[in-house]
Amino acid sequence: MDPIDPAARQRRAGSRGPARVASVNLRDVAAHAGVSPATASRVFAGGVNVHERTRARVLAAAEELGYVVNGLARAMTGRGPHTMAFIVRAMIGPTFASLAAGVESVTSREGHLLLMSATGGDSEREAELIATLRELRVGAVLLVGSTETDERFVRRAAGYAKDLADVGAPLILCGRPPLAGHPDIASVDYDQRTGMSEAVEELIGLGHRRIAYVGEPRGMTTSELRLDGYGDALARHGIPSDPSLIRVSGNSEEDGARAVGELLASHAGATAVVCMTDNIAVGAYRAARRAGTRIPDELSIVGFDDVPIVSDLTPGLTTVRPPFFDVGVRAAEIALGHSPSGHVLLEPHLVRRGSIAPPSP
Amino acid sequence: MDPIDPAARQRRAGSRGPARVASVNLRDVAAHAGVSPATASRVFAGGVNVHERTRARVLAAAEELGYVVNGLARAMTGRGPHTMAFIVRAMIGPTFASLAAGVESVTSREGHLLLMSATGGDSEREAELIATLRELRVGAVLLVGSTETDERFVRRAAGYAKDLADVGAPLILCGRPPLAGHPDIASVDYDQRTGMSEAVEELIGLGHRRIAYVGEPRGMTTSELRLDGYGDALARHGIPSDPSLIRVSGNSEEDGARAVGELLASHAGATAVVCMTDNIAVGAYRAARRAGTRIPDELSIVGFDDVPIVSDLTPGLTTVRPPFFDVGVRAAEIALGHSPSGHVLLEPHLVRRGSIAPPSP
DNA sequence: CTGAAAGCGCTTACAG
DNA sequence: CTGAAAGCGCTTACAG
Repeated sequence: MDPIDPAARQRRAGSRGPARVASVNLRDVAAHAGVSPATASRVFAGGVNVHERTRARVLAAAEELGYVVNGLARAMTGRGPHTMAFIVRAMIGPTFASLAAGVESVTSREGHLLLMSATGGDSEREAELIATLRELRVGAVLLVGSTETDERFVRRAAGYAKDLADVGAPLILCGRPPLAGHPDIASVDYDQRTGMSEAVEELIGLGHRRIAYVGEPRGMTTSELRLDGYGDALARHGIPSDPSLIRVSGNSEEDGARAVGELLASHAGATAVVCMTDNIAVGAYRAARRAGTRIPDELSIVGFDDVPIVSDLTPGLTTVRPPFFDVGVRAAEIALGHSPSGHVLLEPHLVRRGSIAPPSP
Repeated sequence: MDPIDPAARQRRAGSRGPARVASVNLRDVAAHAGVSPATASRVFAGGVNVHERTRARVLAAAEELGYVVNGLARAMTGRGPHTMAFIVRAMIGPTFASLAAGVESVTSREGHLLLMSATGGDSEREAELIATLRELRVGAVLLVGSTETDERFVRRAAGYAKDLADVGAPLILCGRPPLAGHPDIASVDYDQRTGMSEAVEELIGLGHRRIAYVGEPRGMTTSELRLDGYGDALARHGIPSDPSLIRVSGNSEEDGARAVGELLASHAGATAVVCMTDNIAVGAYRAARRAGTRIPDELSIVGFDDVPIVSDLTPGLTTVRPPFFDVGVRAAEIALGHSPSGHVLLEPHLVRRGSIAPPSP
């Protein structure tokens, strides 16, 4: 193609890569306005040091030719909006939505763009994503949600942080604690462990001693912290931990229903069940309903997350409400350099509803 | 600054615009490997037509210098990943999350990036966003969710479509019907009107004649389509529409509770209430509980959206389940040119649960 | 398979 | 206030 011929430049690019249609460029506009490209550039860049009449001529030329600044070229020289990336395992549920909304509220206020992707738990895809973001000179990366607790993940994440630092982008962990051995990597979390232990203390305060726990297996930050919080409360009150009261479950409602159903059938004598998530707690309601067990008279139930509508279950679910939106806000502020980097730990909040009561005698 | 001095290039850019740290460029790598920039470029671009030994040398040099391809520069020449933008009013609820997940499942599979933003219903912000996306040469824009039904919005959206077309990017409307008078603008929607009318028919089939409707006021596509669906069903069965049975409400649970509370207090004789959304339906449960009205014996309730957990209300909520995830998938496929542009209308699906029953005699 | 050269589109000291 | 020139970093015919 002849790159000088405007008609030739009009043609669309092939099917790969961004389309290239708006082919009128700064030089065209400058020529049409009878000024140099430098002057035209000044008009679009900031508008300083340009005579008002010149500026009007350039703007008119741009309008007439349908000129659209090429932000890619501009970004190359270090101008234009920052981009922040939000990486999550799966775009699921209110956790994702609230956290994303919190982040977005900051980026949009500052005129920046937000890139979102889900890894599906695939670490190869995760690594590719980080590589792409590096190449695109992303401004910051938020790695969101619970992650594996093993050494492999720590090494991987530390690698991401280093690679991103090479292009000047900070990595911020959200909704999970600081990375062991890497205090330099920022994190914004809510105190899941204390949140859970306070919920359990509430049950203990009501007189419960046979308190069951249903949740996902160890191996992820969230499952460990919440389970540990449960253990903390028992230990603090000298209540021995009874393995027959701890049930492993998936995080779906039906998984929860199955686990709690088995718990009830086992006659382990649980008077209360603490669920790692509201999802599982909803499953507990189902199991209780199926078994003819009354809530809260025969079984108290506690959840975690305060997802919408659990307040309208019968009875309303007592649960721990994490400040997801605020986690997003704080993380975004650190990412943009508005808050100092470091480790933020926000407080969750116990919401008391009808699903708990003293154990029946 | 002396652009030749590597130390000078090392320095970070100012606080505005993307950081510029990874200052080793293709030329540096080429020099270090003893080849021309052209050859080095070939190695990173596709790897074709490069001798295996040369290629290894270049890769080694890149590794050693910590080189990261500048995707911005590459994008300028039409290479690199596409970016798709997802614009929504607010990042709220499962609707947003499911639709986003559907879109993301496609973009990530194809190696593209997804940009998300919320307008907060502010049309100025919306316009700015489109302008920024144009400059960044976005590959496609998805405008998601219900919108105003007035002529002003039609003009605005048509303007966006035209502006985006100038840079080769299609605009796709998601979760709302085609834009009146602009059949060329693609849309992916689910049949809200029929979905609602089928739900009402279900109640009519059970013997209800005094069927109330609670929902947001006209003026938005979703509120109109759902209300029209309600009207369709009544009309089809010769049931006169009674204004005293139609209540305007906000979309929060508490708004719904208030509206349904007033309805019950008005003694308009409703035996069933159809809610524009599950949110409102949950409010209806609250109102019924407060008024001592039994569901479904004294009042049947129907919702729309099938958000999580409504199946676990007591009784489970009968509602219409829209295919949000699939709307996202189809829209993304059209955006990428994998599906022909046009108007897609998916079928929602009535989920029958315990909240409806024949009217008590 | 490889290199020199021109190009993508914009920006920015520098010198008026 | 304005322009010529060099630069950002990468790519791609063209000619070996």
